[in-house]
Amino acid sequence: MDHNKIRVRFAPSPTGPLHIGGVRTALYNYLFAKKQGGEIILRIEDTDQNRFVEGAEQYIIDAFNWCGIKFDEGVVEGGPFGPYRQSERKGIYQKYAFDLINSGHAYYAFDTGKELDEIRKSYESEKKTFIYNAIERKKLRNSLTLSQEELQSLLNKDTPFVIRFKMPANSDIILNDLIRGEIKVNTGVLDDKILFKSDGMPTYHLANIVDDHLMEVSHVIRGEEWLPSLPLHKLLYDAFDWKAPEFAHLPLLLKPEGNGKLSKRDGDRLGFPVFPLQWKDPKSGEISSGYREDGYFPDAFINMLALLGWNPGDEKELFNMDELVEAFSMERVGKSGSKFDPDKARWFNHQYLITKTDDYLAMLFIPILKSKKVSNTDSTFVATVIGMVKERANFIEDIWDHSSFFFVAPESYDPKAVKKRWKDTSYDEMHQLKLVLEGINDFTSSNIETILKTWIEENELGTGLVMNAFRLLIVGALKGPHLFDIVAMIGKDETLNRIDKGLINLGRKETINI
RNA sequence: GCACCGUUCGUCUAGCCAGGUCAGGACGCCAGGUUUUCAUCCUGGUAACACGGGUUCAAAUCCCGUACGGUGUACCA
Repeated sequence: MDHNKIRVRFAPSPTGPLHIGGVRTALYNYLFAKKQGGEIILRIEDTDQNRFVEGAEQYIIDAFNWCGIKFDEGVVEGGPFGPYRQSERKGIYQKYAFDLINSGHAYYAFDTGKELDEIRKSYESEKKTFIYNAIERKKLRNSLTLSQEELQSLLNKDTPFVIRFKMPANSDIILNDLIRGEIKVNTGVLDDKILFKSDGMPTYHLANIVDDHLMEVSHVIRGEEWLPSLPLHKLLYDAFDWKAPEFAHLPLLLKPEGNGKLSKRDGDRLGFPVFPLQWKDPKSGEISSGYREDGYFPDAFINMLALLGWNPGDEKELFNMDELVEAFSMERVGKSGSKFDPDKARWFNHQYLITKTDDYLAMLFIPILKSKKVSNTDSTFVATVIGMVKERANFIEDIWDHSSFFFVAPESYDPKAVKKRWKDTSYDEMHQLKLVLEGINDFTSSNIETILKTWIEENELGTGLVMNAFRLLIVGALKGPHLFDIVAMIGKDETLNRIDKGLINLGRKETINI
């Protein structure tokens, strides 16, 4: 094995859907590894049986498939360091916990959760904080205070126990973080963390260190919420006499209100999705929206996420995955948490939408047309329409609002537009315009334009008046692309029909107003 | 409470490490232009170094303090 190889991991616990902060952490891991020709592992940290959520692991896998983050090893791909699910590695951890006891770095503790709760409460009532540390451990029931015989007897009777780390009483330790630099902490403020639970499972701290070591992880890139645990983790590597990996603690994604980190529980209440994919809670049945279902392109989503906390140092903002890999560096990851900006997310999606081919967009749009019961879903026709309107859309769904009149005649006429543009003379002018249109055989945009403009000039009609009234009949509102392009697309018969229909609906202005 | 981390336009950020720039860009917003319409697009504008002290000829940049925010402080991860 090449010990200089870059190996990173993303290690979520399957307690629900992954939120965008988690996706970003995985993304930075991926970019960091790929930039340096390294590998990325997906490891599932399911040591807490109580918090297991049905479907969460599959959700995580689906989410990464959708957004294009590919793992080299993990629960799906397998690999030489498996299994990659901690519940399946259960047998591994116990040995290491006992090694720590034997080397004097850990000890048995027999205090029950209930006992500890009571101690905490009584301390609290005296306005003191209880921490299970070098001082307090001397007063409690553990292998440090018990005699050899008492200890043996408790163990023989299968008394439940946990294994705690024996935190040094008072020593300064220097830690290094790739993003934050040097951090100094005194162990006196730290507690004797539980490494191994009474249910026979390791806690995060133990499992994490053991697995990262066994899987030859070179860089641990994780959220800032882990920074306070870094001293413990460093001490654990030292206790095992293992070489510790490099650490990088990423700034958190914050709630837009500016208090607290983004969490799974934020669901839909923020006004934008916090999950990559839609999620249905298996217990409550509650549905939370996802970026995929909201119409975001995966590459836009990734681009947007990458720029939230990292920047290339120049003014380039649009990156595909390959470009991100090429440009990424940990030095350019920021230190402070960032709030998500839904407007900017929409802008990113717009940028990606306009670069997609018309044919590709048509493929995505046709199902929407079918759901609207549109009869003409010919892909060439749809693609042409999309080419005319995509500049104005942020999402595929938006295209309908910008193009419905290519597919169906207006059901109603925008009242404001009617009031403003349907003048006294409009009825007669449109009636005459229809007669002119009827005479055109070469019904192409440019030909219609030439003929109508000539007709307008010869009859000394106002271009604006005629065109706006005409647009009203065809589109139903004062919006949309070049009008001659629209009528050429919908064809002569449909155009004439819409004029007839409009003349009936709108009538002469006098008859409306009086 | 204690520990650690952080703080540049409303938001994402450049600049800080190696002090000297009208503190730059993007989103948003506003105005003008283009368009027979709407949108796009183009041009312009708006708006920030948390505060106080120190070092220095010179501080967003280095040092100290304060405030504010965040994370952690579970037999959760």
